[in-house]
Amino acid sequence: MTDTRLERILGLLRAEGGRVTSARRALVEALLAADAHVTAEDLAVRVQAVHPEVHRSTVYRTLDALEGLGVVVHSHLGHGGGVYHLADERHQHLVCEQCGAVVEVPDDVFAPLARTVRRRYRFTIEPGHFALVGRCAECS
Amino acid sequence: MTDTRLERILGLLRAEGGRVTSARRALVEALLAADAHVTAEDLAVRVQAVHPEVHRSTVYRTLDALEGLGVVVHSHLGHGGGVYHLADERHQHLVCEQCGAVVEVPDDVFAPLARTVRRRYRFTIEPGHFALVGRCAECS
DNA sequence: GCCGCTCATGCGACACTGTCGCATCAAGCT
DNA sequence: AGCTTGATGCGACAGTGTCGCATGAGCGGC
Repeated sequence: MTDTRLERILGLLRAEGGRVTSARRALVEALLAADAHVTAEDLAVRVQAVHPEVHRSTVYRTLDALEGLGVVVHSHLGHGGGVYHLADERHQHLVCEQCGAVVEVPDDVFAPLARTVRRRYRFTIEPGHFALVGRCAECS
Repeated sequence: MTDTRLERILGLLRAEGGRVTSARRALVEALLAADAHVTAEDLAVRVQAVHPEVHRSTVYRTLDALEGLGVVVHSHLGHGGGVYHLADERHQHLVCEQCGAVVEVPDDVFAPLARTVRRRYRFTIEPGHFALVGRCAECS
């Protein structure tokens, strides 16, 4: 199950003229194993648990490559540090500025806003990159 | 005009037990003179043009103080670097991921979204901190 | 199964943004 | 004018991400 996802992603890399190395395989495995919202440094640690020789910069470069393929997406939940997740789990983020809780919200909640903005400003929102800040149920 | 705004802000600082120094005065002047969306480093340069001895860290600390007073607000338009603007020019930002153009949008465009999110997720959006990414009219 | 081309890697150095501790200074109250 | 206390300048540091370079390894072709 996860294996086929793994192979599909690695196949995508190969199909684009990229190469599948042990570092990349380990990184994708870490991505699949992790729940959403892992930082690059986080992933580096997980990968290094298995392959200690893998360098930070390799993680960043591989994540870039995967993002170029549309396999992963990164977003910013707060100050400093982006977080990565697989692109097929696309969603928006609400972050509580008080307790830091992250609420995931399906894209379609933003559809009306997207329509309004497109109509009024001829601007096409590509949501998901930045979180919306606010207060969660407990903190407000 | 701008002078009264300057004095009002400096007065606020004093009223909260803060002190009005030449560095602070210069920083607020720079803020008032600048059009919106200046970075901290940007402000540092502008201030140092008049008072070269003012240190980077003073700029950050003063901006923090002003933000605590509700005088300024900072937001993130993209990767790296926040931008500051006066709080009375509150608005949302749409940033074109292609050309970097920034479109300012009044808060009330977000009101329906805020209602939906509050109703469905009991989450109160405090918008403005992060920009919405997308494509502007020219680039789409 | 080997070769060679080219991409990926490890490494260190660097850039950028922001924070902190500390000794010193000066704003503003009295 | 003096004193208290907040602000400053300075340098060091942390976190995040990028880059150049020499080396190593994947994979397509034979």
